[in-house]
Amino acid sequence: MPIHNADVATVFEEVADLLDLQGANPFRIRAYRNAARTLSQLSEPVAEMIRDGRDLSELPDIGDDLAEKIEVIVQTGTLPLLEELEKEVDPAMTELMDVPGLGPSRVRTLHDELGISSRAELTKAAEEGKVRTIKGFGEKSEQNILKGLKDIGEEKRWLLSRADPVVHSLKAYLEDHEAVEKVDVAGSYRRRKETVGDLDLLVLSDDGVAVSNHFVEYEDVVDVASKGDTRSTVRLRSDIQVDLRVVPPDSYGAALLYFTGSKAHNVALRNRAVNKGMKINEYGVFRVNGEEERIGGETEEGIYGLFDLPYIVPELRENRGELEAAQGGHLPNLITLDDLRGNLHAHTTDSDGQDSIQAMAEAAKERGLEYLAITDHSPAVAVAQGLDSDELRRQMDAIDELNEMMVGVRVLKSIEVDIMKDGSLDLPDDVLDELDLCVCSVHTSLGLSEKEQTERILRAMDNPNFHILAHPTGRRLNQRGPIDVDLDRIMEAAVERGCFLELNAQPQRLDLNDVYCKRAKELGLKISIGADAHARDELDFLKYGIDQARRGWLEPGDVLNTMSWNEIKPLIDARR
DNA sequence: GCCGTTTTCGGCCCGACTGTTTTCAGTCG
Repeated sequence: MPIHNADVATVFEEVADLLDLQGANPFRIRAYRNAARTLSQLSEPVAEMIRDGRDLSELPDIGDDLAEKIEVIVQTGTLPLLEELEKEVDPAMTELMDVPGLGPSRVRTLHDELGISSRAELTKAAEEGKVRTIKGFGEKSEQNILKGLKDIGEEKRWLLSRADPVVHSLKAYLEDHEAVEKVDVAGSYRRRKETVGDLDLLVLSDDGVAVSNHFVEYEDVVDVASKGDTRSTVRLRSDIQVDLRVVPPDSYGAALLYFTGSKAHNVALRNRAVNKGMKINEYGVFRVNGEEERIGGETEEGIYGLFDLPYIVPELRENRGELEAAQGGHLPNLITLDDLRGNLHAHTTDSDGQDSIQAMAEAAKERGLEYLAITDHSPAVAVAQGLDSDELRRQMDAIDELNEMMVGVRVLKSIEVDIMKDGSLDLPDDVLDELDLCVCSVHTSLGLSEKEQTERILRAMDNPNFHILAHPTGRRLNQRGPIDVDLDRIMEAAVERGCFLELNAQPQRLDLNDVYCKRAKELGLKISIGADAHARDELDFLKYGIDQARRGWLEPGDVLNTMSWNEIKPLIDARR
């Protein structure tokens, strides 16, 4: 079984958790966590790097020791150190560290004093009032633990699309206050991550007390977790946590940078500061020789400038090479929504969409798109009333008629054809041949082994009517994980055969993810950003696709549908 | 355990807030 980067990262995270519980050297623990992060964000598979004889210790935060441990994990699937640690520390205890308010120290105390090593045991002890008897814990801690235990079961990250309306109304409410000069939403929201865990609001104001008071009085606030002059935290009725920071003008840029993150980006930037005899925190940038001298902090641009770096957009701030790229002057010229010239994934009332072909085409035209592929389902998706050959041919005729009538947008004849379990396509080749292009996807047999799933898709790709692989991993955020598939093999095969992969822009899919988008770019594989719209307004999902594409370093030239149809058509025909 | 254009040893980001203290440890981001 191939070992993926994520598998190695998981082993290192488990090691770090167990070392944490042992009270080991915190820097050693951090080293394992840093390495896990490097691995989970690395776009190239380490197994492949090992096979190619590459030196893993050249990766950031990987030294000789961890490079060797990675090789062991790739070869054996496990690590002797982890097995040792699991004998010394009850691994069940790690689940206690996820309880808000509990870190390794307090978990250890709970274990040593009350013999607690699971959430169930902790719940029981807290309910019986035993936790408050331990030194360092009190009644309040006990209540918070019970609350944390309750919340943890319901913890979900929010889709970006669900956070958007919440952000807009809260922002408007804050901006309405006279002491507020400016409001920015920082954090993963600003980095346009596919999901956000909480919202980080930054307010420019000289009156922190007034702003904080106004903030906690917002009508949707149901719980005030903390409240101070510069920082407050609340929970909204919709169960999202909002952190507010009030910042004066001269440190606004520093605060925006700091609270936008990512943490990894900030740490990397800070290390650069230290090496240059400077210090950077949320208040500004300081020169530290003898006494501190403030040298910047008003704007993000100014701060990057102090490190001789150009401005780095929030979407890239993940410490995945953006600082090095900025330094070398080769930051990507990221794609924007305006670069898209068409959309190659849309449904109509002919299958499970809500609008007619014409309505969808007009909506595409209104959004400035030059072409729109109609990709209704094939028969295998019975619940969606997928089209059989005859129905598809009738739809093709309707599209021909529409194209004669409509000006300014071209409707393409297409299909979202199912990839069957055996790797065949769900419609015969003679009808697929008549289409402008085919979008292919997996909707069934999601539970196949990685080998079976990969070979199934590769077999489908052998068909010359296979052009775009839609939502390649099938994941649904907060609902189900990706199918087991060797995407690296799929992507390499797609490059060889002249196929493309989709970045499905539905907010709950956003599939491919950012890391694989970057991998595709490195392989020279073009991505189609597809709205997968089931209604007119869902063409606006494209903006979420663009967000994800930018996080994946994609430039206009990396994306198929920044090309005109006349440029794309020969690429499709070359397969046939 | 990683890292280095002042270092191969001795650093490792750091400040706000809470709860339990009575000057601070732990957690969080």
